[in-house]
Amino acid sequence: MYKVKHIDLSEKVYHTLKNMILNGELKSGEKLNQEKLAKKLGVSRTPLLSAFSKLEKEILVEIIPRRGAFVKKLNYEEFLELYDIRARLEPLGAYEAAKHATEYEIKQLNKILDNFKRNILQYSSKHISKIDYDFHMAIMKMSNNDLLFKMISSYNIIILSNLEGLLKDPRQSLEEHIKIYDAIKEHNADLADKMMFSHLIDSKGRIKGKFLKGTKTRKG
Amino acid sequence: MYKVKHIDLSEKVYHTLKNMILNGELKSGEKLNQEKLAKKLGVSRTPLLSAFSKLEKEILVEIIPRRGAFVKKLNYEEFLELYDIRARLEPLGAYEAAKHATEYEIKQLNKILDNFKRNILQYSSKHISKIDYDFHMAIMKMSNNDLLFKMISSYNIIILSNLEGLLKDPRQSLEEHIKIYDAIKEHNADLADKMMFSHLIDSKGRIKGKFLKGTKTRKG
DNA sequence: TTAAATTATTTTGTATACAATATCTGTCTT
DNA sequence: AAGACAGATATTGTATACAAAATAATTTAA
Repeated sequence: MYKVKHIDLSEKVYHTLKNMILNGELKSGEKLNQEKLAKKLGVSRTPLLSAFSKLEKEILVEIIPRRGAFVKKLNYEEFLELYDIRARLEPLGAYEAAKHATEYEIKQLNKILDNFKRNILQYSSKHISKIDYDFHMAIMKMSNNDLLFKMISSYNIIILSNLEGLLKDPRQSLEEHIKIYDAIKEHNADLADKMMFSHLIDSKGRIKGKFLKGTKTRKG
Repeated sequence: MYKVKHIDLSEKVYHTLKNMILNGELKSGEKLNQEKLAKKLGVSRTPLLSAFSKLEKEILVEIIPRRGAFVKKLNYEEFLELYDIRARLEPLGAYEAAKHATEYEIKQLNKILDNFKRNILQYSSKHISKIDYDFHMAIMKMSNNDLLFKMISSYNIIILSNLEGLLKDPRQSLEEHIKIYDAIKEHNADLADKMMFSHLIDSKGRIKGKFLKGTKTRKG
C-alpha cells in the first residue's frame, strides 16, 4: 500500500494560477477577483489567499491591500534586470555542476542535448523552449546547490526569459549548449562558468535590441 | 490630511513572525501551532496562513501538509550555498551601483561608512551587524535593479549571513567596505564588482573553517 | 449637463464553523 | 513489559459568515 502524498488545495490552486499566468490565460494587469476565480476553480476563497501570497513573492502577482490582487508581468526594465541576475546565477550553477556532476547526470544531460539536436529541424518554438528549459534546469539541479535551484525555480527565471519571441536562433543556442555541456563533462568548472555567462549575456543583448525597436523607454 | 497607508493583518503577522524567527524567539524546528500563535498574536488563523505561505517562500518556514508549519533554519551546507549565491549577486549590485550612483547616494553611503568607523570602537556585535546590513543594502538599492533588491531582501541573504558569531573582524570588514565605497564613488564598476566579490568570498572561507571545527558533515 | 454628494452594491479582509486527518492516551493482547 | 489497537482529543484545511472598505449607481445641486 502506497502512502498517498497529500497536496493541499492551496498548493494546487497555486500551481494552476501560476500556469495560467505563465501561459497568458490570465493577462498582465488583470484583476484576480476572488469570488469569480474561486468559483471558476471550484474552491473557496481561503486557499486562494495563500496562493496569492505565494505568487506575490514570485512577482507574478501584485497585491494591493483593500484593492485586490493583479497579474503582474515584467516590463522591459525588469526583463533586463532579470537577465543580469540570470547571467550571474546560472554560471554559478554551471560552475558547481562541472565540479559535482556524476557520470549518470552527464549522461542525462547528454540526452537532453540529443533531444535538442533532433528537434531543431522541426523548430516548434514551444518545443525548443521546453528543451532549453530542461537543459538549463538540469544543470542547476546538478549544481547541488538547492537554494540556487529553489531561487531560480521560484522566480521562474528561465521560463520568463524564454517567453514567446525571446528565444535566440536554436542553432546558435545548440552550439552554445554543446560548449557548456563539454565543459561540464570535462569537469572544467571555470570554463563552464564562462560559457554559461556568454551564452546568457549574448541573449540579453538580443533582447535589448528587440525591445528598443518597439519602445523608447530607457532607465539608467 | 494624509492618506493612511493600509497594511493588512496578514502583512503585519508576516513581519512579526519573520522577526521572531530571525531573532531566535521562534527556534529552529519549532512547530508553529496555528491556534496558539493566533491567540498569542491576537488574530485569527486566517491571516496566519497567508503569512506562512510567504515565509515558506523565503525558506524561513517549512509547511508539511496536514502536519503543520515548522521554523526552518539553515544548516551548514545551506549556509555555504547561500554564500555562493551572495558572492554572485552582490557583486552585480556593486557593479550597477558604481554605474548609476548619484552624488546624493554616494554621500549617503559615506555616512553609513562613517557610522561604521565611529562604532568600530564600541564593538557591539549587534550594532556592527546592523551597520554592515545597512551598507550592503544601500548598495543593492543603488544598483537600481529592483528585482535584485527584492530577491536579496526576500531571502534575507545578508541578515542570515551575518548571524551572531559569523561576522568577520570589523576592522577588516571596514577596510574592505572602504575599498568598495571608493570604487563606487569613482564609478569604477568592474573594480566595485571585484571588491565586493573578494569581500564576500573571504567570508565564506572563514565560515567554512568555523563550521568544520564543530562538525564533520561534508557535501560535495 | 456636469460635478458633487449620497446611497446601494460589490469585494475584500478577518473571524468563525465544520469536516477530515493526525496525534495522543489508555487498554488490551501476547 | 512491549507492541498493537481503539477511542478520545487536538489540529489542520477548507468553507462560510460578517464587518469594513472600495467601487458603482443614483440622486441632488450648481
